[in-house]
Amino acid sequence: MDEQPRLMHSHTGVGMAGHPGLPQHMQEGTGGTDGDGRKQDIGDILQQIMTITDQSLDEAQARKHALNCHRMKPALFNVLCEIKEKTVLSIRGAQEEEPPDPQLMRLDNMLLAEGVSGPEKGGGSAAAAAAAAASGGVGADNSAEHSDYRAKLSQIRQIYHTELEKYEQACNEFTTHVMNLLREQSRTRPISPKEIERMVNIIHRKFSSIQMQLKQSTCEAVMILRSRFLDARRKRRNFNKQATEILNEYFYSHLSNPYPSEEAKEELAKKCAITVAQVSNWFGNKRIRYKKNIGKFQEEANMYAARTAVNAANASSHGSQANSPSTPNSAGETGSPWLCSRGRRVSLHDPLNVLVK
DNA sequence: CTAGATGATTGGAG
DNA sequence: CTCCAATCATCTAG
Repeated sequence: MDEQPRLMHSHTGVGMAGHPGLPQHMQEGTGGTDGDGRKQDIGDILQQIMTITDQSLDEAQARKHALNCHRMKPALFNVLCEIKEKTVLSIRGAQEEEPPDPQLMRLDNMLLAEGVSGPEKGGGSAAAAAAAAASGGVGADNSAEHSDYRAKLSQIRQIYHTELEKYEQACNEFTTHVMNLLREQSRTRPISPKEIERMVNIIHRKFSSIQMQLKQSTCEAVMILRSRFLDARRKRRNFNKQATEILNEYFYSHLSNPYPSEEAKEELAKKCAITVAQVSNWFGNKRIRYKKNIGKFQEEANMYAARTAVNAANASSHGSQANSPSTPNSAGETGSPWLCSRGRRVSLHDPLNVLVK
């Protein structure tokens, strides 16, 4: 690969530092030549250097070679070294290290916490588990979403790592390229290791700013995924039919006091494959909605009452239909102390009374 | 698309 | 803490 003259030119402007390692010997011209001839030579060389960027690559290459072999080259090189020596002080201290970017650290921490940049497998599932726990103790019933979350997260992680690797590789390639370039240039101009180091730093800074963008967008993606997963309301699923039946069965067979104990709730939760909290929610909703509109639930009440009656009848072997609750209200005939609103007791015997509210 | 159903959340009362 | 009541946000049958 050949260096581009243009690039070399700009580097000459950017980086300047002392150059102890380069040959300092000076041939002091060619001995006895007159001053005019030397001036002429120097003028030629400078002219060639100034115009080298305007030439084609091949031309420039040839010209460069010619310059390298020029008898005045060592002298010119020495002059450059001197100039550099003088200017280096003013440049030093202009840069030097900057503190680690707090935002970058924040992003890194977050990616680590989310299991994106951490260890391969454990991190992801840990984060998913944490998310699941935060969403309010999830049962086995949404394990599908669980794995969905995990799959998406690992997808993000994979993209992240691929991109990161790509950037790193590009960065290394570019750094090598620039190093070669500088090494090549060091034949014609003084370049110190410090200068090279600074160049490398600049490159790394540029690339790490690109990496930061990658990290930022990865964080965003994770946040979106997470919030979707965590917001249970957003992904509300109706309970399956069987679960609803079990809950309704309990509700209507305990219509006079539809407040399952903690143990009962746990039992129901287990049977329905939902959480205790969901059972509580369900009963809370059911009670209030039943109370609000008993008429609407009458049919349902009768159905479940009949079913439990049949079950009871089957269990007791005698098919006595005497107490089959085929008429409305029969389920709540004992009166319902829970159906009292604002301290006022309401009798269930006349459901319409309740509807006044 | 819409109305009603339904699970979850919130704020207040006890 | 539990429960109620209102409300939100989504699901679903039509």
